[in-house]
Amino acid sequence: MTGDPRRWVLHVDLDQFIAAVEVLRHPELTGKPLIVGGRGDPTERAVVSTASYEAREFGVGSGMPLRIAARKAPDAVILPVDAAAYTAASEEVMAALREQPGAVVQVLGWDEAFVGVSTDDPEAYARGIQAAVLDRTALHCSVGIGDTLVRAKVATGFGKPQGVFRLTAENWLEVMGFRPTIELWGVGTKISRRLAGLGIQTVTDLATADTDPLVAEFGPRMGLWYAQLGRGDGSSVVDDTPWVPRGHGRETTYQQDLAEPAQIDGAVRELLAQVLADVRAEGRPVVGLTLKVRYAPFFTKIYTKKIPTTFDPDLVLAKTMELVERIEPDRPVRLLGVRAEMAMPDDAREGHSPTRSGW
DNA sequence: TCTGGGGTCCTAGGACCC
DNA sequence: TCTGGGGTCCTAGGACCC
Repeated sequence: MTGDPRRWVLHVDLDQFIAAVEVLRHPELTGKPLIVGGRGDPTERAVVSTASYEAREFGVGSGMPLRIAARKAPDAVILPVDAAAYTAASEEVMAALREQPGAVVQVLGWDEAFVGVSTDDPEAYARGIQAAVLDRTALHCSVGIGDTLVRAKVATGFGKPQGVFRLTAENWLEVMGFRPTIELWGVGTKISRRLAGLGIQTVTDLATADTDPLVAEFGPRMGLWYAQLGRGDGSSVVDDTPWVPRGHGRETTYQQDLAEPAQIDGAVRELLAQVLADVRAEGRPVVGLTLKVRYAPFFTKIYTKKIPTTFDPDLVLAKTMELVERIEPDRPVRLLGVRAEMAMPDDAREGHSPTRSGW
C-alpha cells in the first residue's frame, strides 16, 4: 500500500548573497576578497553586511566593524550597501521558488525562504530548486531538508555552499547533539550563557532537560520553546500568507556624537519624516511610538508611548517630542531611532517569528 | 574589535479595575 | 491593621534574526 507523498520543509539560503550580487555586476571582482558594508568607507562607523568567501579567509565576517575588517583584509575591495539591487535580485529568486511545482513559499528575508512541498524525493526537488535559481539569477544556493521548520533551517548550514543536507528526527541528535546550544537558531550569547547556568551546555543536554527549571528561568512560553528547540521539534507548516508589518522605524548612528539639544531635535524630526513616509505608503494609522537613544559609548535606552490611533502627522510629531524630552541632558548621543507602530488590519494573521512560539 | 539598520516577539512590573 | 485573586493595559527593556 502506498500513501500520499510525504510532506517536507525545505529551507533555501543563497550563498554569500550580497557579495554574489555585487560580483554579478562587477565580474572583475570574481575570486577577489570583497566586503560589502555601510557606505563603503572603512573610516566610518559601520559594519560588514557580507564578506565573500575569499574575504572570510582573512577572518572577516558579517557584523564586524568595517574598520577592523579593512585592517584584517587590507587588499579587499569594499563596496557600499545597495539595498535596491538586493531587493530586485531577491524578488527574482523568490519568483523562481514559486515556479516550482507544488511549492508553498514563505520568505524570511532577502536571501532565504522556506518551501513546503509533498514529494517522495526531497533531494531531487532541492536540486531542482538550485538549478532553477541558478538558471534565473546566476546565483548559487544551499538547501536544507527537514521534517520541521527548525530542522530544515539548521540543515542548510551543513549544505553550504551549493549543497543539500537532510535533518530529521532520525539524525537530529546524531548531527546536533554534541554541539553547543548557541548553534541553535534563536539561541544567542545571552541565552546560551543562561542555559549553561542551568547545567545545559549541549543540544542533547537541552533536548533531555527538565522543563521546570527552563520555565522558571525563561518563563512559560520561552522555557517550553527552548526545550522544543533542543529536540528540533515544532511546527512543520510553511505559511505563505503575506506578511503584515507591525511598524516602521529608522535609526542612525552618527559619525560624531550629538551634544546639542538642537542637534538632537533636528535629527529626530528628520528620522520621523522618513518613518512617516513609510507609514503613509502603508496607509495604516499610527498607534504607538518608540524612541531609541544610544548614549555614548554604548548604553541604549528605549522610550515608548502609546498614542490615540491617528493619521495626523502633527499629532505624531508632538507625541514624539514628548519622548524627546525624556532624553537625558548633557550626555553625548551616538544613535537615535524613531519607530512607529501601526494598527493591525482585522484580518491579519497572528505573527510568528522564526525563533518564537508557534514554531 | 568597539560594535549598522531593518525588523519581531517575550517578560517583568506597575497601574488600575472588579 | 493588613491586605485576595483575577484580569487588562502600558512602559521599559531584553534578546534574537537577517
